[in-house]
Amino acid sequence: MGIAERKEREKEDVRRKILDAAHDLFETQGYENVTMRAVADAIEYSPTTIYLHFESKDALVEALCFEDFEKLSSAMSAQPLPKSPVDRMRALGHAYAAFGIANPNHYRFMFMTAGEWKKHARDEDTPPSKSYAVLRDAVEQAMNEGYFKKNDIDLVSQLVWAAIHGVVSLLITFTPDQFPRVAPRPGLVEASIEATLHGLLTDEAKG
Amino acid sequence: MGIAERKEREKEDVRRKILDAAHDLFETQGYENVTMRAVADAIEYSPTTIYLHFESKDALVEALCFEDFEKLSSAMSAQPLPKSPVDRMRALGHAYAAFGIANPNHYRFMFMTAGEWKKHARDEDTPPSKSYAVLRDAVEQAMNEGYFKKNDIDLVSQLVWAAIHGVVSLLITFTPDQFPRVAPRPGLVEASIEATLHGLLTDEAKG
DNA sequence: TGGCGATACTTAACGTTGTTAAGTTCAGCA
DNA sequence: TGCTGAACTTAACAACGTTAAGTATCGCCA
Repeated sequence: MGIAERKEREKEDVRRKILDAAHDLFETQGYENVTMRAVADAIEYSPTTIYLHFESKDALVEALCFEDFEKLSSAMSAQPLPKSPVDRMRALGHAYAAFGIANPNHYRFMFMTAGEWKKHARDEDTPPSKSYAVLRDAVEQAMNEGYFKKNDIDLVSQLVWAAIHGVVSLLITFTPDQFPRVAPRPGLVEASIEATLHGLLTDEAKG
Repeated sequence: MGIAERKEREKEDVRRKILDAAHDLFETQGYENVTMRAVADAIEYSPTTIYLHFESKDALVEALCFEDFEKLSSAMSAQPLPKSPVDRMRALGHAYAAFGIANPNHYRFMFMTAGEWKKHARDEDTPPSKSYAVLRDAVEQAMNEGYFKKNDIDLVSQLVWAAIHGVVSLLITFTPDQFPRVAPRPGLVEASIEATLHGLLTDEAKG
């Protein structure tokens, strides 16, 4: 049955084309400026064709988003892992921030919009959950090895996440020429990571 | 010339009606679900009338947004100011978080969307700049009185802002049923404030 | 008092959006 | 050879922000 498989493959190709085109447009134009027609134009199909592969614009964006979460997970995992849990947290923070700053439009959609897709993201093996797990594991390790004060692991994970997310989201929302009164300070990412860690570290770990 | 003044007043009344209706719709429906036609319906005028008072939907939202920044400034200033700069920072953080959680849809627009209006927000006496100034002043005081380690005032202000903003924005973006893997932890706001402060405090201040 | 001009407001429309109903074309099986 | 079903398009829908063109009404000046 080579025919069915070829058809399957062709269908998958179109799907990929859609996703790739949407990804690029998304990145360059921003979410709310990308239209189904623009995506269709980019792949040289009619707009209707997209609906043969995705239920709706939201569904398309959800798929795109899940792929981004996978990239985020890789970005946070791929680096040579520092031995010290604290250095590992540091590296995680930097990787996360770099990802957000490099892909502001995707970041915006992943973390800064309501979106129906988040209801599907709860399950344990969805890409968003896996991304969270990377952070959580690092926190757990730091806590187990006595570097962080004992506390609810999820509370601390969310605390760390919130801190770095706050920096990234401000940076990509307020560009230097529009920040209220003063431009974002350089070194904000590093300073935030250090401040957060120092707030969480045990006294012994600070040394 | 009482007539001209009455007309002025009437015009202002309609403007207020538009703003109030938009504010309410905004709050209950969320930004992207509020249409000019819906606002027009709510005030029982035709959609076109809104354009006699506001150049565009963006301009209307900008006006709304500036009013919200004023409310935020009041919320952060109005409380009985604690003497200790550290307690003052704490109070500021709580007021800020409470505002965001109580008005998620406005918060979203104020701090989490791109929006043309931010370009007009740079000047020193715009409401957004004033809100930032409230925070900055508190940081400056804490630093002057030796509670915070000496550092760039704006860097520290933005650090603090980012930390609490991160918490608020995650809380209003990910509701309990859709948070990746685990629901937001209660006490996250408090924990974040404390962690941030402990990261910034001088050793003497912690003592 | 009656007509004039400006102001407030509406109706109807334009172009764009996401989405869908109704074809059309064509490859692969009988 | 003719048929089925999948892939794809054309044309349209309703809703959106916005605007051009028109109407009514109020206050002024003769």
